[in-house]
Amino acid sequence: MPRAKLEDARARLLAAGLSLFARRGTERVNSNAIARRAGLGVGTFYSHFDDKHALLQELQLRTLGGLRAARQRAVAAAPTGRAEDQARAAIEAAVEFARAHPEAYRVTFGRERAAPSKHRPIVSESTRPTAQALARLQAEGRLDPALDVELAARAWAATEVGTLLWWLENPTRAEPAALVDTLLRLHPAVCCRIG
Amino acid sequence: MPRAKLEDARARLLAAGLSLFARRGTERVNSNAIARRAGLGVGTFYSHFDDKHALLQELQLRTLGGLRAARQRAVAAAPTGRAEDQARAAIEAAVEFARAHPEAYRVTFGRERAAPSKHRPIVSESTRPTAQALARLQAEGRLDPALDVELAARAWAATEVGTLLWWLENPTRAEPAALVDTLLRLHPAVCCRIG
Amino acid sequence: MPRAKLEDARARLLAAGLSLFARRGTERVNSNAIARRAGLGVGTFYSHFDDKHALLQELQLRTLGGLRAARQRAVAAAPTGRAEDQARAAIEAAVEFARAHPEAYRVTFGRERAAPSKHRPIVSESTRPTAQALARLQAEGRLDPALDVELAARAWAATEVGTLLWWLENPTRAEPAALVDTLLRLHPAVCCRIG
Amino acid sequence: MPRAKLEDARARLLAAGLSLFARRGTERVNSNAIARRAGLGVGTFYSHFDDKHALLQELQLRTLGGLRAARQRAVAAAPTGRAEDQARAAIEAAVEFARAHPEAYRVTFGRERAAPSKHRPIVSESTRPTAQALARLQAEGRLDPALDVELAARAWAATEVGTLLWWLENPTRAEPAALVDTLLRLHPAVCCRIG
DNA sequence: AATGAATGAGATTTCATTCAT
DNA sequence: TATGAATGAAATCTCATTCAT
Repeated sequence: MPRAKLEDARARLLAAGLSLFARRGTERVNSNAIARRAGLGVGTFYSHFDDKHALLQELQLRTLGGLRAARQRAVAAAPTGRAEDQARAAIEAAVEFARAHPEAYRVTFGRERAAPSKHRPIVSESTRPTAQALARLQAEGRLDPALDVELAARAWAATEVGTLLWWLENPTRAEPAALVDTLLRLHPAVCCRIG
Repeated sequence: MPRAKLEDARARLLAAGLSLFARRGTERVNSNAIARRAGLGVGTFYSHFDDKHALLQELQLRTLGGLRAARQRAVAAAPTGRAEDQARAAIEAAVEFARAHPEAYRVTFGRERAAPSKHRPIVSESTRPTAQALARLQAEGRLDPALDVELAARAWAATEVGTLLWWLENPTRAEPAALVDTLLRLHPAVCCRIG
Repeated sequence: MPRAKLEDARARLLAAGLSLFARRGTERVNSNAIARRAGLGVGTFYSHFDDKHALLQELQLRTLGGLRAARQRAVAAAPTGRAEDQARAAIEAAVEFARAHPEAYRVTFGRERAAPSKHRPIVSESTRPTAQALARLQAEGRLDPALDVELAARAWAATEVGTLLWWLENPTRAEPAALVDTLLRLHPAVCCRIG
Repeated sequence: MPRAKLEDARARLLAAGLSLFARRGTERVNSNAIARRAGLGVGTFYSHFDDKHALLQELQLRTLGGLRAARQRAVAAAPTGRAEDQARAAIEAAVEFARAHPEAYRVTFGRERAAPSKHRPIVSESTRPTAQALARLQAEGRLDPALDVELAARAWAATEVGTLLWWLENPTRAEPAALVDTLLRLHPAVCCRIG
């Protein structure tokens, strides 16, 4: 059996899972339904994934990876190294990513997540880069020194994700550009800067 | 059966549910386990709640109500009517509430939520009051007029909840007072004010 | 629900399991079939037994217990304390037990046993009593001192069980009395005695 | 494909099956696992054996054949034609065979056997030769005439097999020579002889 | 109202077997 | 022949819900 066919089955399962998870919610989907929608047999599901949560996890890890990469590309291409420009670039990348992959974004970050199966922890974005950037600003005396940067980074992650999830449910509520503007104002690197 | 006993059964079920939901996550708990832990028969569960999600929803509604009441009391008792003082009071109330009722807070706002059963939507805190307060500030020319206040209110809700959930997982990460300070700096009414 | 009903369900499941295990062999029976034959729902099976092997194990433990009790009664009622009389009594009890409960005997000792499920070891009769009796005879100088009594006891257990299983497959091969006579001649306490 | 390669595949499958059956028990092994461990494709398994039970059966038939041959050689080489010497030779051969091929012995005679699949009966050693030898002794007036020789032969088979299986699990329990001595004392031709 | 044994639909998971390459 | 991805029937097991007491 050619490699292409094999990869195809896996990809079909991932796509079917994404679509069903996004549509029905993570708990109202079963492995049989995923396989059927992928046009494959039940057993095929289990030769590619240990269980439903493994597929979900892969979906989430891929999404996280894609978002991180998009963000890094955007930040690297930012017009200047100024914190505000970098923050704007990162936010624009996230907004664009959510717009382009709404199902993946919802399935990965949505409020209704998979119960953490005993052996498969919830997947989360790292807040490390944001914390480090904030710490740098603080060291340069450009950010409120009273701010707990790790906490602020964590808070920012919640801000961005929570806002984008809401936006995806009400996409007409705001234009992407306005969304970016408002979010930027709330970014710790912007709203807590000094001088 | 005296009224006291009746209420007692309901209260026991709620307490048992809270404890189990918090411990095992919302999806790994079943109605039989809740009844058993409450020291009651399975059937009794169903004479008090339609199903597991009804109990969970009641738990969440109570928590939401308690938090809202605590916040309103705190805001009413704020030293001044200044936006910053009010925001601080609201944040202090939330931190204190989360500290005092960690299980209820996690079960109500936690990332791992019940799948929205067909007939029982996810319960959420209203962002209306925050939006109105921000709008008032804007009208008074004290807040960045470019801010989309509804969006900012929604973002703030995510910020506060996300940060408190993270804190509850390891309360030694920050002192409540420091938590309040940092959160306050990120509150739209504070970080986006003018002048 | 009265206790009688509950015990009844358990007893029905055990009887159904015994009958099916004996008829089809331990591995060609599933929990659904046992429940159905017991006239009960699938779920009922699992509220009484962890799994199919737990039922089988209980069947085997009961059989072992019944056989041991019968043997002890018979030995206690033996006409004299002479080794030969005791051995005869024990053999008679075993033959009678196998004749009276052929299904249970086959299911408990049969060659086609349940694979030892990871957590449920194969159940075996203890060879301790036989070994002790042989040791006593040896100490009294009435048994070949070169005999390894533990080994001989183990060998005897295999002899008795193997012979009875073969007999049960076609009981016309021998009269119970002849069976007892022949087995007795092969019992270590009889065939290895001195003087 | 050269003949050597072909035979090689079959031999690899048999070796893999033996190892897995011995390790995990007959029911916890599947054809795919055997093929994988043999370093061959699943399909290859089915071009050599009808199914898992066919492989197991071949393993058992080979073992039975090997044991019978070893026994016949040993008996033929016995120092004298005396029943005791012949019995000793046969026992020595069996002990040596079990010691040399513990996995094959366990898989062939072990208590945990494959369920007899509908079309593949359990394989067993023939008790014919022993029965005939005992009958001869009886005819010569050298063996207890009350002994049912067929039954005794069957009993002896169980004795030998049961003891050796136990010994394989506790090989330090007895030296081969002591094992032979004890078993010999329990052999019907020895323990039931007259004069 | 309270009880808890019983239920069975449905989810999960395994594995012998097939078949296109 | 050899391969191994794919298959789906069948087994295992869970749990929300009912109902006789």
